[in-house]
Formats: sequence, C-alpha cells, structure tokens
Amino acid sequence: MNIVEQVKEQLKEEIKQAVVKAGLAAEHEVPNVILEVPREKAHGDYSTNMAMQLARVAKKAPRMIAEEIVNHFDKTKASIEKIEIAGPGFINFYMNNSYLTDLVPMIIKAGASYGQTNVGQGEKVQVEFVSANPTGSLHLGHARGAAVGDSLCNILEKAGFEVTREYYINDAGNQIFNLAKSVEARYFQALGIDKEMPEDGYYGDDIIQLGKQLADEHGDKFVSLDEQERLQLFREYGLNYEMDKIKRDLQDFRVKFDVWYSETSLYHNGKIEKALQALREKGHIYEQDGATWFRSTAFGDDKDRVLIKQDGSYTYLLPDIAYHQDKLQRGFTKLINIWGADHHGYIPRMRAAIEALGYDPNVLEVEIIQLVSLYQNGEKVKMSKRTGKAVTMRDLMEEVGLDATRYFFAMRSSDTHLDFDMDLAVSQSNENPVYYAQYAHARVCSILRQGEEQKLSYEGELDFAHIQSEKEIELLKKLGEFPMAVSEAALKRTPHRITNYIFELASALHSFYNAEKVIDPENVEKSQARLALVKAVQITLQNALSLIGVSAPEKM
RNA sequence: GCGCUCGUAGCUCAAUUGGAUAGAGCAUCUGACUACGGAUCAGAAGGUUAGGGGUUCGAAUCCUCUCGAGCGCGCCA
Repeated sequence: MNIVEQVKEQLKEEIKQAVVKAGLAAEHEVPNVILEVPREKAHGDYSTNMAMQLARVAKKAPRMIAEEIVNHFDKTKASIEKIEIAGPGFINFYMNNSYLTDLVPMIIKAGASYGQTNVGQGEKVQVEFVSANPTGSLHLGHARGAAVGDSLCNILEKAGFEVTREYYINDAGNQIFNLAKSVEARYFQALGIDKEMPEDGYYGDDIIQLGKQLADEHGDKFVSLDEQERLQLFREYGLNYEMDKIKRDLQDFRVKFDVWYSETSLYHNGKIEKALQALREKGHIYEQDGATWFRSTAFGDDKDRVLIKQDGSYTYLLPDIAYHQDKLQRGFTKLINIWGADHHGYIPRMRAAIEALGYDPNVLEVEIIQLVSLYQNGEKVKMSKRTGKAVTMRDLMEEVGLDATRYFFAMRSSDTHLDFDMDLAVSQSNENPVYYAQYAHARVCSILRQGEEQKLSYEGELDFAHIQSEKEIELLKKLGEFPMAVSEAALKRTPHRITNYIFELASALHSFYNAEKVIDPENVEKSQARLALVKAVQITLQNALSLIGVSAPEKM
C-alpha cells in the first residue's frame, strides 16, 4: 500500500469513528465508507457521501447528519487542512498535501514495479483471446481483440493476478477441410490447371501465395496423388502456413501467448469423450433424430444444442466444452474469454455447459469486442470476406505503426463500435493522441539528460519541501493515483482506464513544465528535488505505457 | 419476429458503476517566454445525455415504452 492509499484508508477510518461517536450508527452498522476524488477541484481533495447514505437509517436531513459527523471528527489524526459541508450533504476534505512528496523517492526506488498491487491476491486467471481460425490473415477485429486482450493480461498481472494467456487453435472441423480444398484449388491454379474453389472457400491472397509456393517447391507431384491423401497433406501445409503467419503477426504486434491450445488434441487425448461422459452422467444428454443433444435449456439457453451430428461428427460446441472443462481442471478460478461481437449468442450455451458440469457459471466471463470500422480519406473502407479483400492486422501495423495501433485499440471501451480513423492514426501531429503521451516521455528524458549534463543528481538526500507549487501538487497526486488506476482497470476489465490515466499524467506533466522551470542553476536544491519528481514521472509513464504495449521513446 | 449490445458537444470518446455545475481531445476562436523539446501550455465557445414515462434526497447510469444502429437466432465454426 502506498502513501496515498494509507492516507485514504486512515481518512475512511476516521469518518467511521466520527459516525460512531456522533451516535448515528453502531460500529457494525456503519455503511462502507465511500471516499471519492471529486471531479471539481473546488470540492476538495476527497469527498464522502456518508451523510446521504445515513439519511434513511438516521431519519434526519443529510446536511444535519453531515454537521454531526464533522463535529465529531478528529482532525488531528488524518492530514486534514479543512473540512466543508456542501451541496445536498457531501463532506469535502481538504488535505495538507505535504505527505505527497514522499511518493517521489518511493517511486524511484520501486522503478519498474511501481503500480504493482495485490488486489488480485494471486488468483489464477485464464484469458483466452484472438483464437482466430487458421484460415486466413488476422483482420481488424482480431487486432482489436489482441490489443485489448494483451493489455488486459498485463494489467491483471500488475494487479496481482496470476495470468495464463491462451490461443485456442480451431484446427478441426469443417473449416479446416475447406482450407485444404482451397489450398488444393490454388495449387492447381498455380500449375495452370483449372480447378474450382470450394463453395465456402478462403479467397485470401495468402492462400494464393501458398498455392504458388507449393507449386514452386514441389512441381506437379501432388496432382497424381489420391485425393484423400492430397487433401490430408494440404491440410497440414495450410494449417502450418497459417499458424506460422498468425504467430508471427501477433509477435510483431507485441502480443504473447503462454499456451497455444489445439482443438485436435482434444480429439486425441480423450478429453472430449470425458466431457461428454460427465454431462451424460449428470443426465443432461439425450438422443433425438439420430443426433446427440445437450439439454442447455435447463440452464437458461434458448434451445437445446446438438453435440454429435447425425453423421457422427462433433459440432464446434462439444470440443469447446471439453476445452473449458480442461481449463477448470487446471485450477483456474476465473476464465475470461475475449470474443468478437458475432459470437455473443454463444455465451448462454457455454455458461450452461459450465453449470451442467457442476461449476459456477460465473467463473466464465466473456468480454465482447465490438466491430471495427475503418475510415480512410474520410470514407468507410469496405470489407469483403468473399474476395478476401480486407485490411489485415499486418497492413495496419505497417501503415499506421505499432504504437499508434496499440494505443488506438486500447484507448476505447471495447463494448462499443470503434471507428478507426487511419488518417488520424497515421498523422504525426498533435491531432494524434499517441504522440501526446510519448512526447511527454521524450520531454522528460530530455530534461533528465540536461540535469545529468549539469551534474545535478536526484539521488541521495533531497529536500522535497521545494516541491509545493500547485502544478507540482497536481502532478504528485496524479503519480499517486497510478496503482489505483491499475487495480481499477483490472477489476473492471477496462484497459482504456489506463490510456485515460496516461493522458492525464502526460497532461499534468506538460502543464507543470510550462509553468515551472525544472533546472534552475541559481537553486541547486530545488532543481534536484524537481529532477527527482521528473524521474518519477518518467518511471510511471514507462510503466503505464508498457501495460498497453506502447513504447516510451527517449527521443522523437 | 425474438434475443444481445449500443445511442453523450460539429467529429472521436470519457464520466470514479446512483452523486455536486455531464468532462477531455480534434475542429473553431483568443492568447504565451530570444528560457530545460511549440508534437507543448493558458483561455473562450460548444449539451433537452436519441425521445417519452417511472423509481428517489439525487439518474447519462436502474425499470418501462418508442425511435435508430450493429450483431446474433445452423446437425457452420
């Protein structure tokens, strides 16, 4: 717990004691103290709505209650400068902010670990994201999912969760058969032999490339093969080719996975049968019309779901149930799935399956990533799955750049449609929010370089009494908020809380910079204290940017 | 038709999950040091939170209806 949190906790405790002393409620009856940082600076440093909460129980006007609380409040204990009652009954606290300067050496000492908290208490969380079918290039939706997923994982780890990142490879089922057929067609075409694409084929340029590559390397030697054998071969080629590409793309996008989980492996290791068996034993399975059904309606789903088709093959759902059972058996107590908006109808049946297996359905949490629309030259860019003409994640990285892409996706709440303005993301101007944050960091680095040149050290004994201007206090407060911003982003699964924080911190730095001179040759002590402050900003900016996978350049 | 998600300034988005006068950026307008990086800063203007009704001390947030957008509703994955 850092100083800011300590002060906050103490204030909460004092409020509680005041309520008890005023005889408004017994100790165990006092509602949880809610302490907020008011939006308006004029409303003090902290504010509580305790009086309003007690209004119903105490049967008194909130403002009267507030007065009683204030009268019984022990001002000597917390670092209180002034208390005010305002509005309908808010109690506003104005702090003596000198304690904030303790943050500076603390942050410098903590370094890269500043912001680390233990709100997650080591809970084992599994996050499954991207999981795109290996049948084509990753597109914009995947990019958003990758950016949000990776950022969320980083944030959860920083907040003390134990995170495993997984990609579920859909390497079984129909679409892989269609992939093999598509590769086959492109291979034949590359050899100049007429061959039609399958009905649900994959038309991406990448498969055309693969067809050419196979023709170049192997000539026409696959033409004479037995069709089954050939398709089996092309299945492997296609799968490896696509997965290699996906892995490379994700790595270049600064997204790492701990586990690449193969759907096919579930077919081979008997986990599918075990999951089915478990459901059957609990009586949730029945046979009808030659198919095997899961009675998901018993757990709130719209309709029952087929697990084994008439032809004996499995639907997508069955191995996925087995996969989720496997996740739970591996000891995860929270499963976070990040899915595209087109899969949201799938949530009730997956929840139903988890409940049917005897687990709490709430261990499964699904974050839905809404669609991305791309705008270029002021116009919406059309996408076509049929022709494979879609802007890929790779295109985006190359045209827009990594930092801007990651920042843009992390910047927005993921449950709302995103308009991605390419012109804006590409522009190297003040219109682009990425540069605002990076510029702040580069500026900080520049100041520190100057300090070094002038042999000013921010280490050792410093007199932080020099740090007292309004802008400095603002900056300190912002620095102190970082751990709370991280835990909030983690608990609410809102990575964009971090980009908001980054922006606010950068803004506080720029504002301070324009108002005060850091390096003042006339006043060495003050310069050193301020350099230490600037160093703390550098550390915090780096830590925050790394959470969302954006670099912190020393020069721009 | 049914279900899910959403609708906030001209544009793109926030809003401490029910709190005070709904905030930022961009665009527009007015200003800033021969100074540590002007990709910056200070300020102005911009709103019936899609619309109606309800719940209460208090609603962008919760309930309800209407309108509008997107996505689902396969023995596809």
